[in-house]
Amino acid sequence: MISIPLIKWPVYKLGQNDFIKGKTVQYLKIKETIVEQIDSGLLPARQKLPSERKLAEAFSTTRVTMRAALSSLEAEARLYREDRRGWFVCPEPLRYDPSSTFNFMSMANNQGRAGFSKLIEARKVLATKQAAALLQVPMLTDIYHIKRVRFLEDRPVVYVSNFIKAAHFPDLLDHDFTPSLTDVYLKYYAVRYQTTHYRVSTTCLFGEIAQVLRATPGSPAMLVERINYDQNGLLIDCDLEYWRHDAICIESTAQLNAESTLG
Amino acid sequence: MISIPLIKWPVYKLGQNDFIKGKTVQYLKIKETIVEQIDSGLLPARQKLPSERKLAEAFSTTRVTMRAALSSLEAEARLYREDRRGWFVCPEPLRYDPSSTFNFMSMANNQGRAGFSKLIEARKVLATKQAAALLQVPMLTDIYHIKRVRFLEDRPVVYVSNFIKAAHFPDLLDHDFTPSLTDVYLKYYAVRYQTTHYRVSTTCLFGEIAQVLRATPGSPAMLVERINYDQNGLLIDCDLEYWRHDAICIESTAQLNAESTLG
DNA sequence: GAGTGGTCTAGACCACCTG
DNA sequence: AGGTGGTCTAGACCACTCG
Repeated sequence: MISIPLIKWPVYKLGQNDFIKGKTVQYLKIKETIVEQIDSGLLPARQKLPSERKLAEAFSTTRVTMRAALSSLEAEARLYREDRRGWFVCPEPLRYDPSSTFNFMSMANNQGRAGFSKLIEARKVLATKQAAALLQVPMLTDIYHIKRVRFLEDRPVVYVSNFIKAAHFPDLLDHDFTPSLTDVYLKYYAVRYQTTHYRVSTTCLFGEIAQVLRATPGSPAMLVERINYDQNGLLIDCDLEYWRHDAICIESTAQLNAESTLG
Repeated sequence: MISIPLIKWPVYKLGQNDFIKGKTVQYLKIKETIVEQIDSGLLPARQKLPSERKLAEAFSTTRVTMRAALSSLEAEARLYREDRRGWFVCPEPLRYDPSSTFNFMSMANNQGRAGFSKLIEARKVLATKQAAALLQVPMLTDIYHIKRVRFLEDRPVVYVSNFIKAAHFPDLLDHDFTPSLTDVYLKYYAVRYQTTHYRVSTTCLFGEIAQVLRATPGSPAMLVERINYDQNGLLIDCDLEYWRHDAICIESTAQLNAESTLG
């Protein structure tokens, strides 16, 4: 595990009293200063910043303006928040290729990161309308619903919700699927992912998801939805992944379909 | 062109004075109400909302809290802003498949949308460090730099910056590449995209990009970076696309690479 | 020129986290 | 128990947009 180094946050010195004359926007000035500190290495990844009140004082401003600067840096994926715990410096994002079989732990390892998963809940349930639509089954069909959180260096970065056709995987819940569903599919059911249909969009976090990710409700997030097919072209499961938006970037290579040019 | 319907914004009626007792969070209550109005169809896509002051009064709150609610709806891609012009209801996002040849106009048309492009600037320049790295050429190599904005129904949704190896395309700038670069590549140079390497991440908009997109500086955005290769496997160009985050979702199908499972 | 959005001030209360 | 972040109030000025 990598622990957070306890480096002293330097005192702020704005060259002048940056009163808003003309177009100087205060919170942008503040952002610049913080970014400089990060880029210069004074503020290492995962470093906690001082309290908002102290920061506001150091920058000779109010908490509201200070928070505007911090929130903007959050949107830019330079800082992240832990709900009611404070502000931290973002580490590098994980590169996530949707066209490779999803195995969080090895993906993290390959990039020199420490990753692990935690089970929130796994149950056999009857398909709700939404789940039924995703899996293309009638409502009230037996399905598994698995919820997990995945961590990078002790930080929860993604909430994963899986819906799985129960008929394809009898007694699935008896196995240890927490680190990797695909490994269990392959080992016990001789099923492997072959094709995936995915969608990436931006959203924000609320409720249970925000809680589990220790995110302030309303934090920006990236939603990755996937529908997966096995080697026989059968739809086997789907998953909804809510990523802290600073923790991920999607990266892939595609062969282009010539037909789609016309129109 | 689709024009914005001038529907009267309904008067707000919160069931009770929603004073903050216990855990009732005011701005969430406001969000709910607005979302209901959108989902019920009372507020059609592209509808302009009343001024922040009027909204704040209607909800019996201050502008600061009102803006918290509006900003959160912006993060959720339910509302968007035009800088200093006000708040509007988001239309459906465009579905964008990076594995199909990028041709904005036809993509829009296929989805029943009206799209067009506008040239900002096109010049032959010497590669900067960043551009040289992207194109894998020495610094100061001749390249084209093209900047465009693309619109959906009169709304600017994406700022596209292209870097192109000049050696591959003599006199490229003499052609009309504004609607589609790929069409010009194919028609005049017999070059077609074959492979693309792409990355998707979230960021926010500032400076020229925000201006061109009529976005408030700091608005959330999706950044799509692509490096494109022709039918001979040669790197020919790259592009940086800054999307208003509510205007797009990435959607694609991928065949999975089995090797990437191990680890 | 009126009104709007963008920005900012100077306070406040509360629930929650941490020591 | 003290301090923190999350939320909120009630004002303010400015540059810009729009009619």
